[in-house]
Amino acid sequence: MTGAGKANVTSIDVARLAEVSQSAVSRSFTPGASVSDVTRAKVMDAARKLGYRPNAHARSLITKRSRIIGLVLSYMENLFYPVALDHLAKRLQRDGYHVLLFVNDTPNSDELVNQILQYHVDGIVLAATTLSSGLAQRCADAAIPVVLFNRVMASGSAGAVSSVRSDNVAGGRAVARHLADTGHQRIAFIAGNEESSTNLERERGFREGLAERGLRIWARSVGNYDFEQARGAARELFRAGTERPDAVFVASDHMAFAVMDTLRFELRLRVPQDVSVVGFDNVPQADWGSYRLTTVEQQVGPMIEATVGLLQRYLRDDRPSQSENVIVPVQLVIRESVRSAKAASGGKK
Amino acid sequence: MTGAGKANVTSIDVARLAEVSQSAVSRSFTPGASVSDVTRAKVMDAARKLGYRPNAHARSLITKRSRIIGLVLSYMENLFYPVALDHLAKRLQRDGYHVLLFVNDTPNSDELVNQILQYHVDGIVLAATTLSSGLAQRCADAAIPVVLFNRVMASGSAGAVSSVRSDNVAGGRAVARHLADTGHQRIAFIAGNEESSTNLERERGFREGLAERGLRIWARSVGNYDFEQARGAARELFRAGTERPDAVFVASDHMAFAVMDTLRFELRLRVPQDVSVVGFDNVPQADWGSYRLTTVEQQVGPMIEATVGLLQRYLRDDRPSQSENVIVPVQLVIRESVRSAKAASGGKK
DNA sequence: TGCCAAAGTGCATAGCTATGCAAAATTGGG
DNA sequence: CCCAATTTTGCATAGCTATGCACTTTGGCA
Repeated sequence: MTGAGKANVTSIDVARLAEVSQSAVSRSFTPGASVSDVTRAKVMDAARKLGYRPNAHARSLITKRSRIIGLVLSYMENLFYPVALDHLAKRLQRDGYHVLLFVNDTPNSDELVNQILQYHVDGIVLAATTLSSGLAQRCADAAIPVVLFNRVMASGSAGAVSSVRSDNVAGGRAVARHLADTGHQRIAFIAGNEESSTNLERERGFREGLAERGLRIWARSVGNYDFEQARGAARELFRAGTERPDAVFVASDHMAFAVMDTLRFELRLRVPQDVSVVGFDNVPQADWGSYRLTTVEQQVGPMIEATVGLLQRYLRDDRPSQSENVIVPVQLVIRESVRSAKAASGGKK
Repeated sequence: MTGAGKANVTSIDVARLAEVSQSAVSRSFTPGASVSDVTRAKVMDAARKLGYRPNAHARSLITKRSRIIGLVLSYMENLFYPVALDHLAKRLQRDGYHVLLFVNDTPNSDELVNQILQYHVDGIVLAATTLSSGLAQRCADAAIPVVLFNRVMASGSAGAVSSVRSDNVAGGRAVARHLADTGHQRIAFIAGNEESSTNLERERGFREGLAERGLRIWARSVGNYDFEQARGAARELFRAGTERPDAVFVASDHMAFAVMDTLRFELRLRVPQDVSVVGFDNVPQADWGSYRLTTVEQQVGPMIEATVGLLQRYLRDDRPSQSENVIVPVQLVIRESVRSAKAASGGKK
């Protein structure tokens, strides 16, 4: 007997049936508003009979809060992003927010932000995409808080854009120490996108860690966070006629899988006996039996928690406070893609 | 010099600066409206100076079109869904639509639909989730078109909900024929969620195909489309003391990877020499060197195209036409996880 | 019973844009 | 140069809800 209403039921219809004013209906649906229990009951009853739901557009028109968060993503193939998206959406739903998705094909996300602004989102999360400086300015003008997820602003910019990211430097350093301490000598690095902050930081930490142990990067190639390009990078590093690296640090798990497959099935090398491989992200697949990849874990849960925390602080204070950069700690997850110290073949002495 | 405007620039502000009426501003932003070129130029100029963007909420309040499509997803770990999501969002963006994401934790998606309806979405895509019957009714009442993606309605229901899915039956049949023709005798099946239409159809086709060749399912277990449960299912089928299957058809790639890993690294069986494995979906990982999984391809592109095609047809005719079920053809992708006919060990004679 | 504070209710309006309709401007043709 | 036809413009309103304000009701307390 429910939901027999016409297509568009309005609060006035409900008010009429419940024999109260439209205000009473509105207040009944506003948590914490001043309504008596009996009135609210009458309203809810009528609403159920008519199948009424408050119109989110009208509501946000007057509230100036859409309860929508815009999320910009670049690519889905690296499982890290779907997993993060999943966490984010669930977390926001708990607070009555929802995610409006924007996928950017083109390198410049400016046109995309124009589209986002039309929806008057309460906040923007930019993941896996770079932000033009003018765009940050425009968001600041519109007083929309922006959080960079897993990215950081290129350089000193005007707008107050915050960021949440892992401690990539520490992660890179931990990998370097681990590889050095397990007796590796010729350690290679396969970079992601060379301009991305993630790659820059991971590589910097890696170099620092190696330097601590009196080592440096033995060989280097670029995979651009792309599966196929990572295969090419592996071929390049291990081409015949040159002395081979005995370990490779790959800037993302997704590329690391490509590298392992190429090493094993194309170049006929054993991992970890002939070459050790380390990744970054700790996506679910890293734990799969075929890879058992030693990698650096990005803690998605805390990262998401920090992201919504920042957004909500912004929403509370209407004056967006200072830009804030949260760095989430990482952890080295040791599995079986790095040979252990005692098995070191070409070790010192 | 752009974007110096205050937080909320309205069409009236633009009208004032451009010295035209508010209507003129509105028409300038409405494709196909009646405005002279000179007026539109003045408006656009003023809009740029002020950083004006039409307010989507006000617009959809009067247009009764939000240009938002609600998408309901259950889990992200199976890469098929992120990939589909990516395609869908990109495709809709091209037409000026956007995706509002809903992740359903709870088994009852009813509360979720309440949330969706508040946003007055123009359409709903339900992927990887079951649909309560009352829910379909409510969507029909609200005159919101619903498309089931990769699912089909449980049984004869009231609302006109359409669906897009692969030809799961043909896919299952093709797998059966392929396994039979390559000389397998003891063929097992690992099911997904037993109530899901995908699983029912795949299994039915599989049984039919086996029957054609005078075979039937030798052993069966359930993995519920879950990685860990699929591992358990593999252990159950291959437990010691029983005669082992010589082939396993797994209802999804994602589970098939779990099965392969378990067979290889836990049970020390070789794939495909000791056991053949076939999956379903053809996610990117199926092509990776560690798996090289023979599987049935679900063509994401055509499926998405059909989905938006259905939605748009609904949006054009305001009277949602008949419910329509699109079935996209599938294709067996042969890689290296099935032993070839000549190598058949226990074949007849 | 009487009085005051507190709680509940209704009225009227704001929030921003699209659009029907009538008025004005433009165009084209003779 | 005038008139009819067409295009362009502005006015006024609708679309739906939240909320300040003033008013009414309730409840507590003496």
